[in-house]
Amino acid sequence: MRQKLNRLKKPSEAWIYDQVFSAILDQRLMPDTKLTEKDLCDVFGVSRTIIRKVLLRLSIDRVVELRPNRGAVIAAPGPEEVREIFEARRLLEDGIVAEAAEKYGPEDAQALKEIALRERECAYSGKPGDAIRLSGDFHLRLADIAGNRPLRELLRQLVAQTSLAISLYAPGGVSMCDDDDHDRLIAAIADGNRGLSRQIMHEHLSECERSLLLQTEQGCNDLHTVFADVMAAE
Amino acid sequence: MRQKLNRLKKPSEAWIYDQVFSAILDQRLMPDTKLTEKDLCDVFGVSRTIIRKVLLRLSIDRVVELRPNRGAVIAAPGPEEVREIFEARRLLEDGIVAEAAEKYGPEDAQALKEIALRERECAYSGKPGDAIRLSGDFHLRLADIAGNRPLRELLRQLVAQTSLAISLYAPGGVSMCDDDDHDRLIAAIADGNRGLSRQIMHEHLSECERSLLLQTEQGCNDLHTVFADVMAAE
DNA sequence: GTGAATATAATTGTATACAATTATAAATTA
DNA sequence: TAATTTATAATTGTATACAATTATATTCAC
Repeated sequence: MRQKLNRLKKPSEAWIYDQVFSAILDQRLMPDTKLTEKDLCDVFGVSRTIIRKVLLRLSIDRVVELRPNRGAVIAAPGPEEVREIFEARRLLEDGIVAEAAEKYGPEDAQALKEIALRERECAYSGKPGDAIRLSGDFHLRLADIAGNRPLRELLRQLVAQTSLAISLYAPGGVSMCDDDDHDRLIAAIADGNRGLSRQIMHEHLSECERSLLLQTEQGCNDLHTVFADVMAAE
Repeated sequence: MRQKLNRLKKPSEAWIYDQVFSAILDQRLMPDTKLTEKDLCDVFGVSRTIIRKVLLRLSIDRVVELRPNRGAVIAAPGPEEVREIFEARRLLEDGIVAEAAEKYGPEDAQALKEIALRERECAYSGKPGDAIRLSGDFHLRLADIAGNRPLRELLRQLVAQTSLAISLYAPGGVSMCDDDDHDRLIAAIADGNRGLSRQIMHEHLSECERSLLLQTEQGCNDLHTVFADVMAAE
C-alpha cells in the first residue's frame, strides 16, 4: 500500500532484498522456488544488473542457493544444517550476551523492551513473518550493545539463516520464540549478571531449536533419503 | 610462471579474487590503495562485470572497502577493529577446537602436520604472504574437522580479515604465529583433550594479537586522532 | 598568486545486447 | 507408444553502451 508511490522512483537494491526476504519469512515464497531473473526484473522494474546483486547478497546469507548456469532458488536447509546453525548461534551468542550484560546502559533497556513488545504483538495478531524478523532484530540489538562489529555481522548472517529455518520448520507458522525468554533476558542483562544471561540465552536457543520439527524429514526431496529405512528393512 | 598459459583462457572470478588477496598479503597492495575497475579489467583481461563481482566478494570479506560512487580501496582496519576481530576469533575458535578434539580422526593429523610444516618453510624462506595464508588454512582445517559448516564459513571471513590485519600490523612482515603453538595444538587435539585444546587456542590467538603493533597509531589517517593528544595538552 | 567557478575528463552505476548454456518441445525411430 | 534425437525456446553469463556522479584541470576575478 505504501509502495504505490514508489512505482515511479526506482526501488533500491536494499529494498528489493528486504522484499524478497520478507516474502520468504511470510511463506509467500516456498523453498526450492525458482527465482527467475527476468521475472524479478519485471516485478520490481529494474534491470538484471540490480537483481543479480540482490541474488548474490541473498546467496551469501544462504537464504537462496545460486546454482551455476541454472539460476537461483529459495534455499532449503536440511534438519542437520539447521542444527548446525543453532549450535553456531549458541557459541556466538553465549559470548555476545555476556559482553552485553557488562556494557549495557539504561537507554538500551528501553530499545530492547520496545522490540520485545512489538514482537509479541505481531505474534498474537497473525503476523508470524514480522514476529520472526523482530525476534532477529532483538538478538542483533544485543550484539550492538556488546559492541563487537565483526561479530555482529557474523550474527546477522546466522539470524537470516535461522529466520528461514523457522519459517520452514516452525509448526503452523506460529511464532516460536517464547517471548518470556526475551523478557527474562532483559532482566538478567539489566542486572549485569553475566552468568545468568548466558544461561538464559543458551537455554533459549536450545528451546527454539527443540520447538522446530527437525525430526521429521520434511523438506527433504531426495528420494534415496526418503526411502532409506524402507529399503534397509528389505 | 604457471600462469603464462592462462593468457589465452579467461581467468575465473575465483582466481582473480585469489590474486588480489595474495597481492594484499604480500603487501604489493597497501591499504587505501584505490582499485580502479578499468585498471583491473586491463590487467586480467575481463570485463567490468567480473571485476565488480570480485570487488563485491572482497568487500563482504572486509578486505576492500566499497565506497558508493567513489570506487574500491584496500581496507585499513584500525587497531580497535583488529582487536574486535581477534576477540571474535577467540569466541568462535575456542568452541571449534573443542569440537575438533572430539571428532578428530588419525587422517586429520596428517593433513594438519602437513600444513604446519609448509607454513614453517614459508616463514623461514622469506614468503610471509604464503605463511599467513597457510596459517589461515590451518585454522580452517580445524573448523572442517569440527564439522559445523555454517561456523566454518563465518571463520573463513574472520580469517581473511585477520590475514589483512597481520600484513598491516606485523612487524617487518615476519610470520607472526609461533609455529610451536600449532604443533602443540595438534598434540592436544590428537589426545582428545578438549580443555587443553581450548586453552592453547585461546592463548595462541591472544599471543598473535599481542605480537601486532596495535599500540602505535600507524595506519590511522584521521588527523583528529593523530593530533588528539597534542590538542588536549593545549 | 590565490581562490572560486566552470568546463573537461575519468570513473562508477545501470541498462542492454550478445554469447553460452540449459530447459522444453517436436520429430524420428524402433 | 516409449525412448532417443534434434530443433527451438528460455535463461543465465559476459561484454559493452550509455547515464550519473565524482575527480581533475582550466578559466576568470580579485
